[in-house]
Amino acid sequence: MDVSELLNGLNDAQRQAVSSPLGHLRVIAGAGSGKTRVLVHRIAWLLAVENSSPYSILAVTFTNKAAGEMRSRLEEMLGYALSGFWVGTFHSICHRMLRAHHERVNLIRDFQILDRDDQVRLIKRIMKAHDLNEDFIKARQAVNIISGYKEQGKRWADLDHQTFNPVEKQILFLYEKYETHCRENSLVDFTELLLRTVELLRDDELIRKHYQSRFRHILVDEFQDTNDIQYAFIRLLSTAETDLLVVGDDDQSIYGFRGARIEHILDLEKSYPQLKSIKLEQNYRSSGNILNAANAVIAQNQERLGKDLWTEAGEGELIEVYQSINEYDETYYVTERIKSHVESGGLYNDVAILYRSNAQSRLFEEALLAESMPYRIYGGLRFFDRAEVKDAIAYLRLTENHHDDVAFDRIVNVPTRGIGTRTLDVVREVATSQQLSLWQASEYVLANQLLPNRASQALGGFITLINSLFAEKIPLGEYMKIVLDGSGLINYLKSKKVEKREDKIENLEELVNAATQFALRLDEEDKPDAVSLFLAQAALDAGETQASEFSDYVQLMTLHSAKGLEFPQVFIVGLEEGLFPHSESASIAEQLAEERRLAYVGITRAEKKLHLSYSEKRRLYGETTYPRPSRFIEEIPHTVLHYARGGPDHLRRQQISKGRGQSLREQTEGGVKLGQNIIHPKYGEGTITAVEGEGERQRIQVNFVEHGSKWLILAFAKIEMK
DNA sequence: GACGCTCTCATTTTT
DNA sequence: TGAGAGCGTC
Repeated sequence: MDVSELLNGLNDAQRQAVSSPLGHLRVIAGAGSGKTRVLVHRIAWLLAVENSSPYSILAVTFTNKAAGEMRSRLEEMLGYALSGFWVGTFHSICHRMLRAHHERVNLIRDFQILDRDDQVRLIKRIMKAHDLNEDFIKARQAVNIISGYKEQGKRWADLDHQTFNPVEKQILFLYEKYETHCRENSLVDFTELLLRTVELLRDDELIRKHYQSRFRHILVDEFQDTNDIQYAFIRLLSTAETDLLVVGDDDQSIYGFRGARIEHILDLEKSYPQLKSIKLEQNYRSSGNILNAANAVIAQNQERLGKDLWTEAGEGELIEVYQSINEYDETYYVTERIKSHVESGGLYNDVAILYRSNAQSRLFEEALLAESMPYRIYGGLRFFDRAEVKDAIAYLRLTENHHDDVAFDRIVNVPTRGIGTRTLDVVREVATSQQLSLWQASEYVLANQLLPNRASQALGGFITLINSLFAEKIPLGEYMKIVLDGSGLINYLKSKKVEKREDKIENLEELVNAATQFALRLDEEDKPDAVSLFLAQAALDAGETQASEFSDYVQLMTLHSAKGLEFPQVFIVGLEEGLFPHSESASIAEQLAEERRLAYVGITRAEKKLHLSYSEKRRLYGETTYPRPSRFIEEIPHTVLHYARGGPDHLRRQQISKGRGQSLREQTEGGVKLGQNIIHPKYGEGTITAVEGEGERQRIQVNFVEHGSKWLILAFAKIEMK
């Protein structure tokens, strides 16, 4: 490959990063500054210029998507597929290491991975077995706290046990039971993958040295999101001789709540005194006004490495701000703007609606639906998280390992086969008292005839079923199909009036498909492990929520999930104190700083046009609130803003809302009637053809003489003057 | 085992 | 307000 090709088309800073001498390098990559490009070019540089072997390179990301993208962009650039090169998420890399050294860490080779849901179920079971209720602590909270300890590298034995606080006591108790259960059954949760690997590298000098000498080059993406245990992992793998490149943006650190520590990137030189640092500040995504807004907002934060984004593109359009009357009016504003965007030839696909919390999506969904605009909400359940898929996977798990209690618990009575709580209580009782797996306990219960006849039959039937599903040496796809047919899951769905049952059946068929595809992609040496590798992948990569990029729809998502994406038109909605910044975060300086970084992330998603909106009035948890506009709007220089409605001037705000609402309100006073004629300020004359909803949710369909049929939101008309 | 009632609770989430 | 969990009833 031609070396000049590696540097052509890069700016100075990017070029410096790509061609930097081997050593410890931190690249602070602002939003839209070509971060992935630098990573990919750097790896190509290592291969072509430094003559490094792919085998000596480790690239770590946070998501499977990012890992996949890195590999495919690299291979596209090189023109061939790389083997021996490790690129993956922290979790998948640790999984790989643990599998390779499973005996050393006391795991069976095909150890199972517990996801969040499995963990909660397990904790619930432990609580039940010990007659604990959720008064002190909810199972879900307990899981969070235990995971938090693990993220800090703290085992049960490392904790302070001198506590009289009943909540803490209970957590300690649960942690111990949970840890024991996982250890005895070779179960590993997400954090455990990291923790166990870190302990392995820490305690086993031989293995540590092996990886240290193998991975001469380590690259880490999104470094600002590393938590303590991930940081420890990188620290253990990299020595003074390692060529370490970390890429990240301290201003985009938005995952503090799940253990990410921004200090890892801020204070990296404390661990690596030779550290060099390069900033990428030229932005290739957004127009000048948008960058000005982003720079101004983030400048309010202390504790930054400090950078300012700039662009060679012009100022672009002003940022449009809309102060809505209420939350329905806000959706009206957004859909109207989208409508005109599309009418002037734009795509729905250009548009993203970003909000702070998921609950906000509902109203936008309703509005888009009413307007027949195509949309897609991100962040719903992923493929492998869907209940029916997890059920099917649980069959596979239990078939592979009869002592997988989590799987057993999940499907013993799915589809229903007459194994009720009473039967299970007996089984669990035996399992607890005799220290048996649920499977063994079932066998014991059956052998000793501890159950009434009918229950015995049902339980026996289940055991026989699972035994009969065990099949060796048939292709994974077919195996999956046998499991689905044999388990009766598909028939069960077909026979019932389950909601969205067509989708569910389709998902199960897709699962067979996924299994088949997975097996086809496996290397020859991995084929014997197809089932367990498939199970691992199902746990570690929950599958895309994203549909094909060829369809055209408005995209709705939280600000968090928008990170890394870009859109020509962005709406950030609900910019109100209490919502964004969220009330839970507003009073703690650190958390407020993180909210501000989130605003920065949101603003920098926009390429051409950014819309910001907030509402004068909003119903929240069943109560009417009159929030103040978000401080983040005030932090943006007024010169880049254009108020479509409202504004910093309160008087003006009132006048506009009065003027705008009155005509419709006057016309609809005393109730709305079908057939009634009205005059709309924008659409002119029309006749009401349908009325829907009540109060502020009331909507009318009007057939306009010149513009045809439209839905209007009547809340618009009901302005209460304060 | 399905249904309906009451109660509780309310960010952000990848692996 | 409204979603989801838990509980009691048929």
